[in-house]
Amino acid sequence: MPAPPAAPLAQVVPLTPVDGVYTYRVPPEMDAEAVAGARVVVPFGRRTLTGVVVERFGDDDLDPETAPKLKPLYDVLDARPAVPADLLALTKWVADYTLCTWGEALKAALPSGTGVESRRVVHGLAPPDAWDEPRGRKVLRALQERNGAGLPVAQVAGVLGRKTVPQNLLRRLEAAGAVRLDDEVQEARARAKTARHLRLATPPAGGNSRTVRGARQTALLEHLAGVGEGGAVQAEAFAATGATSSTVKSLEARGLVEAFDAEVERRADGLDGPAPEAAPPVDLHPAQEAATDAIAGAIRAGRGGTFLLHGVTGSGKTEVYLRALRAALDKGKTAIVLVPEIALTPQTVRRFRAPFGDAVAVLHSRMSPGERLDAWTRIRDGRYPIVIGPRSAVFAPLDNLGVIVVDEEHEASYKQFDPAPRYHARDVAVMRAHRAGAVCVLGSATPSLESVANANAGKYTRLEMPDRVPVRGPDGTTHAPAPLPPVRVIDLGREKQVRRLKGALSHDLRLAIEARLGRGEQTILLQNRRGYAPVVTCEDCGWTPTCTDCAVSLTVHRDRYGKLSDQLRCHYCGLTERLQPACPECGERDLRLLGQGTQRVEEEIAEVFPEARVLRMDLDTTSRKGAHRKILDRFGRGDADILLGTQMVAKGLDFPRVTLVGVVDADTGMLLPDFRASERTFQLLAQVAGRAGRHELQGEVLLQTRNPDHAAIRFALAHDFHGFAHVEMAERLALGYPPYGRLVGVEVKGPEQRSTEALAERWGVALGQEAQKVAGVEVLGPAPALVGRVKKWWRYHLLVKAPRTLPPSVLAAVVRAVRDRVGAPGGHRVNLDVDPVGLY
DNA sequence: AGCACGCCGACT
DNA sequence: GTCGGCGTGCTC
Repeated sequence: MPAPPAAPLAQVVPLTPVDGVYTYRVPPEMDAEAVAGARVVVPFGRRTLTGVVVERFGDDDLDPETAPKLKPLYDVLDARPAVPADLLALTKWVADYTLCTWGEALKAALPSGTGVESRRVVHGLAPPDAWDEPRGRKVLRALQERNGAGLPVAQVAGVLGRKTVPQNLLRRLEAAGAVRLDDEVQEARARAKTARHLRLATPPAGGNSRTVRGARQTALLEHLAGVGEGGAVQAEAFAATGATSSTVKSLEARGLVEAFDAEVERRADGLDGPAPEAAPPVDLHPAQEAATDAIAGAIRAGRGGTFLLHGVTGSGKTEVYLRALRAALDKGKTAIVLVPEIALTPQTVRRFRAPFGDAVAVLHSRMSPGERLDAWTRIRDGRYPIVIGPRSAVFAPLDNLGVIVVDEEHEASYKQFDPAPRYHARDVAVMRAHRAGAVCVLGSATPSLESVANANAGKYTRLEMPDRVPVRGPDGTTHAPAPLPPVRVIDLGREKQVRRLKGALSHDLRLAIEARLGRGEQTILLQNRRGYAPVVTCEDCGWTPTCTDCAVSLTVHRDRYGKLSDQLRCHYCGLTERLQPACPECGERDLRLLGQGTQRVEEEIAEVFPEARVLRMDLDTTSRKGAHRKILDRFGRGDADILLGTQMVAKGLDFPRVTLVGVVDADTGMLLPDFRASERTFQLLAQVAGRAGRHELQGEVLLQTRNPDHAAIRFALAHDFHGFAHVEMAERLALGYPPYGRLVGVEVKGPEQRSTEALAERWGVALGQEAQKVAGVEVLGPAPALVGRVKKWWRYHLLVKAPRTLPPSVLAAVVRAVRDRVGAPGGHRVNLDVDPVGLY
């Protein structure tokens, strides 16, 4: 009999949007495993679900109120805690900061699809005609059609075409024995995978390897001798040696080889595979040297700190990251590298795997749940000291963290919106590093104004790399880089008057492209709008097609069959319909297509330069798995002259023969009613401009705009980040926007306009009342969202604004008070977004 | 977020 | 009277 546990109780946080920590009894046999950080299966109300143990304690200080309600843990899912202690604390911080539950934050830190959940399910036991009431027959018929598979209770409402579950009817059916109600437990979808392995028998029983006959048997034995006790996956051993199952059978019979099942790691193809060969070390440029010294010095000294690494495109930030990782590894510490999802390309991964090889684990969204689980488990077990991935990788279960790198820290994709937690991975990275005594490196050519402000305030150490560094060509020789490319503005307004511009490409841009075609150089064209034309309108009556479910006009998409098969698509809900050749209102056949999408620019290029080979890269051409990579590979091989696409062509690409970058319409997004519109435009222009002339060939950038005097354009022209930041900061200060103010966005949604608007009003009033209690807090709105209706749901926005000096917890308390008081009654939804990044 | 309960008006 | 909608409260 084992001694009863000293701490027989466990505090558990269920992985749901339910607030609070719940106490369970720990059965003695689970005592050793149900430690803080372990995932456990618990009964919760009528359901069974997965939670995380956050604390163990004894029953001496149990309050008598909860004591009688205690239930036991059903199961422990982890032999080793899934959530290390520092991540327990970090997720709690994330929950408090972003106004979600601890359970939601923990869920973000765990691989998806590995928990257990239950739901109420009805099983039919009697045929429909055994019941004489129509509604009961209908339910029984539906159950019969499912062949005993069972129907979730929540779906019974739908079967009868009503909104609520007919509890009464179900109870009567159950009492009569016509149905059975069950709590059906859904096991984890993703599990560890095992495969048959082979190894040499120890000690070799019976036979003796000298008696072995045949090349295959000998080859297999040699192979297995080389892999040691861990054995080899049978299928791989067969492939390597030509052995077959009969080879194994005869060796097994003689006791020379034994087979066993063991876990294998599923690996994502493309981004993974064997490590590339390490490139010889490069000499650091003085600015890189200084940055490396500062960062690596802090890592070696173990003193932590956040660094803002501001380096122009091509200044060699990645090399600095690699040195930082090296410093961490040399100290026996681990590291995380965050990259924007779109930049997580094979090219990027190769860069990190070259020097560190098999020490690098990659996490990314295109991995299957199984692959992700395998990578995650091995990271937790200490197999990989370096993790590279998108925002969720900030929660990678690494111990002993030395450094977190956030590449392109200004990228909006670091902010998660749905589902909660609405966290910013950069901010979580800074906090996680800080708590771990680790170093955080925020790198960008165009840092966010938030980070600039933190550097100005002395919270971050600023490191500047203002020059491009020498590059190594494919042949191994290094050469001086071209300077940052000159940027030229083409005023489309003037162009229209003077040269009667018809399409999307101005005379000068055409000339520039033509010159590249003539010299065999490459061009990148940015048109940040997909489809053919954003709007259609009837020449005669002004009719414009709009989405039935969303408050937006439909975009025209044209496929390779041309105009006759034109489609209308909603970019918010995906609705697709045929564009009819005549106006449905007045019958006019002259429909005008307004504006330019990537498809239309592609068509124009084909007309003007029929010989040019064009690759289009946008959401529509990259939705298939691997398509993104294929396009970039082709362009990189020189199999195309022009890469045309949306913002995805602006990020982190490095092609030596690109000497021209053209921005077809720099104004896209610039005039949106969002205080960050100008910052985003400047960042996009600076990033895309950085794609030109990165190697020895001098590059050139052409920006087409109707607003040549706009600050984003003017400073992008001069590659002047500091100038832009200065002007934009003044603007933010005047308006009290970040980084000089704190914001919480409130999004009120509902299926019906009046009630949604009314609820938004109630939130406005309640927020106003709460805001009065705290100096400096202001409420803006409610106002209809920019897109006032999406997928049939109406949307209203409010914005709570507070001075930077107000502690985030105080502002959070204001909003939380209103959530408790007003909430989201009657089928509405209210989303709270702390530090919003999107449109408000 | 589920899930169940209990209160209301609208029909047979 | 029941049924269906909806608001409310609870989950160790």
